[in-house]
Amino acid sequence: MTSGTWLLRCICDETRFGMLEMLQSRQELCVGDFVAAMEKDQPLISHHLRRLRECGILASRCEGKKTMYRISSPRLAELISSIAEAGREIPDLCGSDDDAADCRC
Amino acid sequence: MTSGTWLLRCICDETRFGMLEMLQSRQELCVGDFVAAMEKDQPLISHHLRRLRECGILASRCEGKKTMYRISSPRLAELISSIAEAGREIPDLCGSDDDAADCRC
DNA sequence: CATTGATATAAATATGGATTTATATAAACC
DNA sequence: GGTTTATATAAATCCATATTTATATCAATG
Repeated sequence: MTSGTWLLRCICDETRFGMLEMLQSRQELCVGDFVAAMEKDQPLISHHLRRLRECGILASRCEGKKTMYRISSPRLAELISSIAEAGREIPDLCGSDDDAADCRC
Repeated sequence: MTSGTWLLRCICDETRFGMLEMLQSRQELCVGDFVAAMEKDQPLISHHLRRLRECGILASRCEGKKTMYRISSPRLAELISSIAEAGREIPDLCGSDDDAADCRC
């Protein structure tokens, strides 16, 4: 039903995208790792992880009392890094705040 | 400030992504073209176009009483099509509704 | 110059979803 | 078994923004 943007809608959140970027360098991370690195509340992190897992973007496995999360497929990891790269290459599009708003022609 | 997700946040909307896909086949389109194709109200389309233009994703030019919109850079066009492609290649991640929600380990 | 067609803007409303706060579960360890 | 550690769940709140409704602008055209 929701054609092809579910992936984007799930990825476009600042916090979630940050978590995905963390998972590019370190293959697998537990909840506490995200909490520590991002300085956000644990329930919030768990909530975002759930969302990413329910979308199939992340996979998880239990290791003792910890839950380890990883990006579910290499294909997705590629896409994410190419998006991140594009975001870096294409500079200050939204950033300027002043000049873009006026002249519409 | 808002690190690198402004692009995604702007693209992840269903309607806007649809408009961008339209602009992949037809280089340049006017407001009326979008209104007709998407069957949405004209003010809504104009609003989304403004948002895309303010983000620098679209560029516009006036031609008589019409305003023509186009994707501002080939780099962006590439990114968008690669996202769309990935969305098609990676199947039913969010779609299944039933199996993904349970087992968290 | 009044009318029409094409688009933009503004205000009002609606809604999804992020964040917070509080609490539950579940494994390990004593 | 009770305590601690790690994570999940639920309810409440908050906020951005999509959508709607109504109106303004502005160029072409008669």
